[in-house]
Amino acid sequence: MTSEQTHDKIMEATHTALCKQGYGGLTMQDIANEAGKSKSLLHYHYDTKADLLVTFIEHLLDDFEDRVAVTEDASPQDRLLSFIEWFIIEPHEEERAAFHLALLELRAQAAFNEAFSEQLRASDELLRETVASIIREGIGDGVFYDVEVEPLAAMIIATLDGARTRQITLSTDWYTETVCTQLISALQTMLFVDSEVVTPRE
Amino acid sequence: MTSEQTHDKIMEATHTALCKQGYGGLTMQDIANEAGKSKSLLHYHYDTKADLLVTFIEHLLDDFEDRVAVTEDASPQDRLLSFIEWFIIEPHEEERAAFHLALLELRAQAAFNEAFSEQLRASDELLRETVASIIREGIGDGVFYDVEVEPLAAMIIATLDGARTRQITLSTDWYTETVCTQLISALQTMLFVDSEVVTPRE
DNA sequence: GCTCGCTGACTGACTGATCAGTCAGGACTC
DNA sequence: GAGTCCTGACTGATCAGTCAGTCAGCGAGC
Repeated sequence: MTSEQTHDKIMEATHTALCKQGYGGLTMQDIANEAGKSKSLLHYHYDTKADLLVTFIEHLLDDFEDRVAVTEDASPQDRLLSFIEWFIIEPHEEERAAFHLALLELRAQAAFNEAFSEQLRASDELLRETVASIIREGIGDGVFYDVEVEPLAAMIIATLDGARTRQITLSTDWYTETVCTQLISALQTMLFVDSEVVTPRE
Repeated sequence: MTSEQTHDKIMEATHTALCKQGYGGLTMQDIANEAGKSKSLLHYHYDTKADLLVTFIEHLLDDFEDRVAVTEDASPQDRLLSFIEWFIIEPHEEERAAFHLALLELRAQAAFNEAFSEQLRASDELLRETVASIIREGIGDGVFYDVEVEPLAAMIIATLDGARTRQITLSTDWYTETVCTQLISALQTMLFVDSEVVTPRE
C-alpha cells in the first residue's frame, strides 16, 4: 500500500474514531484499530498525536473549502437560504452530530495549540466571507437592503454555530431546525427587500 | 475546618483549576493544589472525579439561578438589552473567557454523562425561559410585536452562545461585541414597536 | 482536672491502568 | 542490498483511586 493510500486511510480512521470516542477519549490505538494498522505505523507517518491531528484538521479544511467553493448560480436569497439550511442537523444524522461534538472538543483545544488555532481561524474567515459575499451580491442586485455586511455575516454564523452546539451538547432534536426557521424569518424582515412573508415592518 | 468550609474551598479550587488547566488537562492533583489540601481529601469527600465535577456543575447552576432571578423593574426593552449585553466578554476579562472555555469542554462531555446532561438542560431551559418571559411581558405591554415567543428566545440564546463560543475558541476580541450590536439592531427591527435608535453600551 | 475512647478531617505512599512514543527487526519491492 | 512500509513488544510517564495511619477535638467516666 502506498504512502498516499495509507495517509487517506489514516485520515478516514481518525474521522471514524473521533465520532466513536470523541476528542477527549481518542487514543492512537483507536485510530490504529479503525485503520486496521498498528499504532507504530501512525508514529511512522506522524511524529506525534498532535501532528496527526493537525494534519487531520488541515485535511478537513481542504474538504470544506472544496464544498463551499461550489457556488451554484441561484439567486442571493436562495443561496443564503440553502447555506442556512445546510447547517440543520436532522435527528437521524447521528454520525454528523457525533462528529461535530468531537469537533467542538477539538475547537476548545485551539486555545492551547497554535496550529489548531490557525486552521480554525481560517475556517471562520471562510464561513463569514462566504455569507458576506452572498449578502454583497444581494445588495448589488437590489434584492437586499443596504445593511452592514460583515457584522450581519458574523451574526448569522454565530447563530447557526450556537444552535448546532446546543443541539448536539444538549442532545435535543429541534434546536437547529427551530433557530434556522427563526433566523430566516428575521432575515426576511431585515434584509429581503421583496419579502413574500407578511412581517411587522412596514 | 468544617466539612461545609472544605466543600466551599474545593468548589472554589475546582473553578480556579479549571480556568488554569481547562477541563481536558484537569487532574485531581491540580484541584488539591489549588485548595491547599491533599488529593486524598478530595476522594474522602467525593467518591470519584466525576462525582466532584457533577457537584461542581450543580453548584454553578445554583449560583446562576440566583443571579438570573434578580429581576430589576426596568422596561422589557431595557431588560432584554441588559440580558444581551451581559453576555459580552470584554478583552480584559481573561478569567471569564478561560472559564467559559473550560465550560465548553465540559458541555461537550455531557453527551457521555447523564448527570452533566441533566444540569445543562436545566440551565438551557432557564436561559430560554428568562428571555421568553421578558418578550412575553413586552408583548403584553404592547411595546413588542406579537411574535412567536419560544423560537425567538431560542434564537437569541443560540446567537449569544455561538458568538461567545467563537470569541473564546478563536481567541478574538470582537465577536460577542459585534454580534450583540447586530442582534440588538435586528431585534429593534423585528420586535420593538417603537424603535428609537438605542446605542448599546456607554 | 485528667485520661481514655472515639470520630471526623486529613495525609503520604502506594497500586494498577492507561497511553504516547520507541526500537529492533521483518517483509516486500525495485 | 537499499529503501519503504509496517509490526509487536517494550518503556516511562501520568493519573485516579486506595489504604493504613496521624491528629485534633470532644464527651464520658472517674
